[in-house]
This record gives sequence, structure tokens and C-alpha cells, in this order.
Amino acid sequence: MSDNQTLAEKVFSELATAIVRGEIRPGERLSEQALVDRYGGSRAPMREAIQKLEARNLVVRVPHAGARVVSLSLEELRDIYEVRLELESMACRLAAERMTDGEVAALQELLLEHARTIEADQGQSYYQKSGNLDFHFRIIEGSKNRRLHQMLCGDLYHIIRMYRYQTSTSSKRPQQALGEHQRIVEAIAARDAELAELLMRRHIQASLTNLEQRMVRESTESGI
Amino acid sequence: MSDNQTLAEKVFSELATAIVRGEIRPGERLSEQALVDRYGGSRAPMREAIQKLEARNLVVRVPHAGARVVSLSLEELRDIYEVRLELESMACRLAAERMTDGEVAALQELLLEHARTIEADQGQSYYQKSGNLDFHFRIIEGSKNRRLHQMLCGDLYHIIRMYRYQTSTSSKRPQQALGEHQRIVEAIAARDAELAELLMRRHIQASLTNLEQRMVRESTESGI
DNA sequence: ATACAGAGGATTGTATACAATGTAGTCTTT
DNA sequence: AAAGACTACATTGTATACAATCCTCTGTAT
Repeated sequence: MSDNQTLAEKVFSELATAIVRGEIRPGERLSEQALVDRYGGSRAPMREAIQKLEARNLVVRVPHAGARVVSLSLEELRDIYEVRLELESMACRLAAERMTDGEVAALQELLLEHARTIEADQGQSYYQKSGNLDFHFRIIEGSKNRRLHQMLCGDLYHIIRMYRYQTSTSSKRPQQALGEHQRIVEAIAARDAELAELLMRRHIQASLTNLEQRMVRESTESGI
Repeated sequence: MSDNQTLAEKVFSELATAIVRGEIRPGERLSEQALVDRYGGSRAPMREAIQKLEARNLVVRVPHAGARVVSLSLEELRDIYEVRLELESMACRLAAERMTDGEVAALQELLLEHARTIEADQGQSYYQKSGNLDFHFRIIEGSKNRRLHQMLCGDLYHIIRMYRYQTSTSSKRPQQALGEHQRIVEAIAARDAELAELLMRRHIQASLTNLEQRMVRESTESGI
């Protein structure tokens, strides 16, 4: 019953979380033999796990040379954020058109809970972690576009989380982000798709500009 | 020198083109042993080729049950087109901002060539095949966003081509499509990003609505 | 001292063999 | 006759062994 999934899948998910959490650093090499020593089994499942990681853009593989954890340049990170900005804005527009009334009500309830949590918690830990993601997840699912969901949650999500720019951005201003979230939900509840898209675009744009500032800071810091 | 790429990569690209061309039909099963019999080698490279196909969403694999060529429902196809519509419109906006003057000039030259070809050829074969794709490719590359390029050309392109809706759509009206292309390039040359995005959005929207009509037709035909 | 060449080792790509799981076909039972 | 269970087969998942490629370290020559 616990052995329902294959060894390759187990190793894949373990490695994926390890990479996202930074326990395996960008640029670090993934030797197949080393994975065998660590997780047991043989090289075949390890190879398969590495290939799955490559499919999600978490590692880069070159023939005969091995696999390394992806190490994104600042330009590549900007590219990813640009795409995410566009796709999530799109998701928000579609969500305004396609979410059921019940889903909208649940979303409003979620924000009320967030508001309570921020008040009690000073908005430190809870909101920026599961709360923020939960909000965005629900919007994406509300788009009722499975491919969009797959691209945002499967392909882009891991990399974005890996670099932590999203969370570190919103940690500065949880109450402001909450206000933006509330206005987005208002637009969705009013079925105003254009406005909902616009507000989401601005909301994520704040993260992007914050990211770009951070990029400049870090590059000058490390460059000197 | 010819053996530079691995066997897995060769089998992958052969299978990918075979699937896209329809030589292997949607839903058809891909047995590892059958691939060994056809392409030679052993099961290991065949497995790897299948995994690469899965990474590009060309096949679906279920543990212990094998791999099948993806068979998209009408809803999934609509989802893909929706995403493509959004991403290519975005690419067009970015291209208007980021293409060099030389690239814009080359694009204008390309359209002139297309116009000549249509006049000579009645716009039957050439334009809808390489010409149309070439135009869209250049726009995407002009966005200077490599992730966007990867998503559109790598992930979505194969599936879209597999179902041929794009080509069959534009074959009806090559001269009209050319006119739309020309207006798009005009907007890019004028560095009017908003207009360029809008025009591209309308241009692809035509394909999408045509696709939806075709979807309804086919579903009613096969449903009776 | 530096740059280049070569040999050795380490790692990946491929092949083969075995184990585990899914599938189909038949037989039994209701 | 239809439904369900059991058995045999086929296919995938995994393990091990071999081949090909690349990386590194050392030694030599400039």
C-alpha cells in the first residue's frame, strides 16, 4: 500500500523538495551513483528520477556529462516572472468568468481568515507561506484551464519558489498584499473579468519590480 | 560525428515527428519492446525516449501500464489554444519593444516574399506550412524571452501541429492572414506594443473560434 | 611558470537479466 | 448466459554488467 508509487517517483519528489528548499544548491551536481548510495536501489530508477527533474526544469542534463541543479541567471529569472505575470493575470480573468458562486464565496471566506491571522500574528509567518500560495492556487484552479494550471503550478511554481523571491517580496507588506487580494476577489465576485485581470497584473507586477531591484542589489553585492 | 547524439535522443526525435505527422495515432500504445524491434538497441534508451516524449506532453505514461500517444479531448485542446493565444500575444508585445531594427526589417522582407509567393502560388501550399510558422517563430524569438520561446515552441507547438487545426484554419484565407501579418509588423515597426499585441490577439483568436466551430462539427458528426 | 598532451579514473550510455505488476483469457458458479 | 475469480502471459520496473565518453591529474616541453 505504501509501495504504490515507483521508486523513481519517490526519489523524484524527495529530490524536488530538497532542491526547492535549497538543501541541494543551484549548480550542484547530481551523480547517479551518489543517489544510489543515498536512496538505495539501482541506477535505473535514479536516472528516471533525474529525467523527471529535467522535465520540470529543475535540473539541466548534458549528454555524457551528467546533471546539475539548474542555476538561473538574472535574465532567465526575469523571463520566468514575465511569463508568470502574464499567465496568472490570464487565470484571474478566466476565474472571474468561470468560478462558481460557491467558489467565490469560499475565496472570500479564505480572505477573511487571512485577515484574522494577520491581525493575530502580525502577519509574519502564516500568510506569506501557505496563505499567499493558497490564494493564488484557487484563482488558478478557478480558471478551469487544466493546461494553464499545469504550466503555472507544475513548471513555473517550483522554480519560483526555489528562488524565494515571491515569499520574500510579500513578507514586507502582508497587509498591503491582503488588500490587493481583497480587491481582486471583489472584481471576481462582480464578474468584472477585465478589472480582475488588471488588478492581478498590478499585484504580481509589484513582485516583479521588487525582484528586479533585488537582482540589481545582489549582482552589485556579489560583483564587488 | 554522426553519432554525436545518443540513441535515446534519436529515437525521441523520430517518434516525435512520427506522432506530430499522425503516423502514430492518438491513443496508440508505445511498447518498449516494439520500439526495440523497430529501432534496434535495448529497452533502456527506448524508455528514455518515451520519457522525453512524456516531458513534452506527447505521450501519457501510467505506472506499470505503459505509454500511449496523447489523445486530447476537445476541452484540453481549447485549453491549449487559450494559453497559446495569451502567450503569443504577449510575445508580440515584447517583440515590439525588443526587436532590433534589423530584425524588424528582415520581418518586413519576409512578408514581401510571402506576398509574392501567394500571388504566384494561389496561396495553397507554401504559405500555410513554413511561411506561417516562420512568421510566428520570428515574433516569438523577437520577444527575447527564452522561457516564453521554450514554452511556445517546445511544449505547445508540437501538440498544436499534431492536431493540424492551425494550418487547416489559415489555409482557408491565406491572403487575409497575410494582411493581418502585415498590420502586425507595421505596429511592431512603429514600436506600438499595445497595438501589436491586440492585433496578434485578434489574429490568433480567429484560429481559436475556427477551432471551436470545427470542434462542434466533429463532435456532432461522430456523436451521431 | 604556463600551456598542452596523454593516461588513468570516474561517470554516463547501453545491454541483458530478473522481479513485480497489469492484462487477458478461461473456467467456474450462480 | 452473465458475472466473477483464477491462472498464464505480457509488459513494465528494477538490478547488474559492459561499453563509450568525459573529466582530471600528471608529466613534459616551450
